[in-house]
Amino acid sequence: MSQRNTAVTDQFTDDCPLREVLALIGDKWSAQVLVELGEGPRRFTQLERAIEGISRRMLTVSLRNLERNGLVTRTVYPDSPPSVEYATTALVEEIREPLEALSAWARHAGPAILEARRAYDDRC
Amino acid sequence: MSQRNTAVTDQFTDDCPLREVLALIGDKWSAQVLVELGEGPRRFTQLERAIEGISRRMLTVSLRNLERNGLVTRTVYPDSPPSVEYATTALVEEIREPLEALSAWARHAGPAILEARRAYDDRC
DNA sequence: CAGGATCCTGTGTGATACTG
DNA sequence: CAGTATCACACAGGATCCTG
Repeated sequence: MSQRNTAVTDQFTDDCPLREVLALIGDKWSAQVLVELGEGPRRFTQLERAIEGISRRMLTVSLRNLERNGLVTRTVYPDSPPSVEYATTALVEEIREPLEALSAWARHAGPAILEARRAYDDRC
Repeated sequence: MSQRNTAVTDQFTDDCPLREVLALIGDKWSAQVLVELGEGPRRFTQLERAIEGISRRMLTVSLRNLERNGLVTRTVYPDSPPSVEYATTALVEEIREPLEALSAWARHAGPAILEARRAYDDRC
């Protein structure tokens, strides 16, 4: 009861900043949520359909964490049926570039990594 | 026995490249290992001392994963006592910049994130 | 539509002890 | 020094059912 949301570490006093970032978006889904929201504001079900394989529960959890850390805003429109819109905050804009650099690297380095993996597995 | 090392996903066919990167270095220690090795080649015990809180086991596991994915090389010098040197590969050079950008962001955005967290926790 | 509440499982991680 | 082996556990994540 009321145990706080600990899906993400509560501390931000780590000495390794990189680990702090990973504590924020390093889980299985948060990064993808941010990517999708980067295209523009989305509703819950839109996100659910866009992100292949995510469960309702994990989408909720991820969004809550992102919201709690100020990376995503949640806007409720009191319609019926209910309508909720999620969007990224300015904070996220500042990491869009490095994040896309990592994506690009993944695409470009993918083959080399697979090759390294094969080589390693062969030797062992 | 001989079940392959699955601390990191075996697939690199994911549709979200960002998630692939996180599958490589998104765990608790790998990023810090890379950061430390970024300073130059290190020996096992050097890493163990430099990375606060890491256990021998997790250092081994992380290094093995990084090695398997071609991000780190392992060189054994047949001395007595044994001596092993770890170093990053060229692959890692290409993500040093975006990684450092994320670190910088963590330092700079840290206060805002803490503030957002406080605000969120207050409301709930 | 947009969740919340439960239950359950895999695995990532840590503590400890042992070895070439 | 640089690991391996074993146990033990918390927790992220999935499945399912329920609600305003």
